[in-house]
Amino acid sequence: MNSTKTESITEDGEVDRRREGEVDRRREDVDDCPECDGRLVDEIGDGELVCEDCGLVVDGNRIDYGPEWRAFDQEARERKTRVGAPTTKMMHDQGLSTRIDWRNQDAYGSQLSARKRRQMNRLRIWDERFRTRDASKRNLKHALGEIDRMSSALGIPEPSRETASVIYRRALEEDLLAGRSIEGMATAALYAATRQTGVPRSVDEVANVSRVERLEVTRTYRYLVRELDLRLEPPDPVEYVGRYASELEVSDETERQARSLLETAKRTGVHSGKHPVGLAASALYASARLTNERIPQSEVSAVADVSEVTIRNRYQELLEAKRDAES
DNA sequence: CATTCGTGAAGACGAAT
DNA sequence: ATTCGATTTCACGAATG
Repeated sequence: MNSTKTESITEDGEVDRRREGEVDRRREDVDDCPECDGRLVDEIGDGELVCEDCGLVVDGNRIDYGPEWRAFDQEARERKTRVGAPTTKMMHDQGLSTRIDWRNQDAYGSQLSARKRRQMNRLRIWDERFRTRDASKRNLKHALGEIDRMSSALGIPEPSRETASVIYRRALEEDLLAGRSIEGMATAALYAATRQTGVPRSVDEVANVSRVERLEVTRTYRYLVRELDLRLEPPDPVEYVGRYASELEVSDETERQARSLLETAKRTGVHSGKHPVGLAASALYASARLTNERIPQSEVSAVADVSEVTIRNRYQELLEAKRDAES
């Protein structure tokens, strides 16, 4: 256990330095019972601590609520030490189901026998397990429903939806949901999936059909990428061309020309750092102009949802890159 | 008249401290 | 948490056709 802690500390400085503090604090908690100063033991090895003297149950997941509970879980996963049903308490406030009280007293307030106390402890464990399982199920159902709804609204193909749900499930498994909205995570997962499957939608498009703000989508998305180690290339502008081309009803020749424009731009590197959607839109505009198929900037701008100014700036660059390539 | 072009100020964003 | 640099957007007026 301890050796792996040091390993992950050296790996990722900032995150794990804070975690070090967490672990230390936890150890203090372990030492003695807050009520009677008796010794706390982990009776059944699931992290739930019980005082030997008074029977007080100390929430074994307490450290999971700290800012770095994630690191804890990740490490646990790497070590494969986590077995059995998940005992995390996502949505711990949710639902009206019966909860088993933590006090070892009966309804009249008298103390329970040692035997009863053990029984109650076991019940608490199962109570917790069922509750979290139900919560996860509801959570997942809700999220998948959202993913489907948004996908339909955006005409996102089936494979991308599948990918989105896979990403969401992973997020759920790794407890990335705590403190975040289901809708936000579902939206972020969908956005990531469209990129991963090569049929990207812009953040704005996705946010438009989502129930959460754009800011939350991007924030959650970044978080998702970091925690799940998603390797996502910046979207290729070419991947937007087809969709916008058909929306603008340009000729095949214009669309082809637009793609070629983007290819030469990529070769010279003028594309990097620029908004891919803007590039795609500008390529279409420039291309239409080359084939004498005049489309107003205003129209391209409306379809792709980028400003006319950006189209102006980009399309000049694209033509320039083409000229350079030809000489 | 519609469309295009250029510009400075302002906002948004990611990266780095 | 703030700061910084690059990019995009907004608002406007001028030029072009």
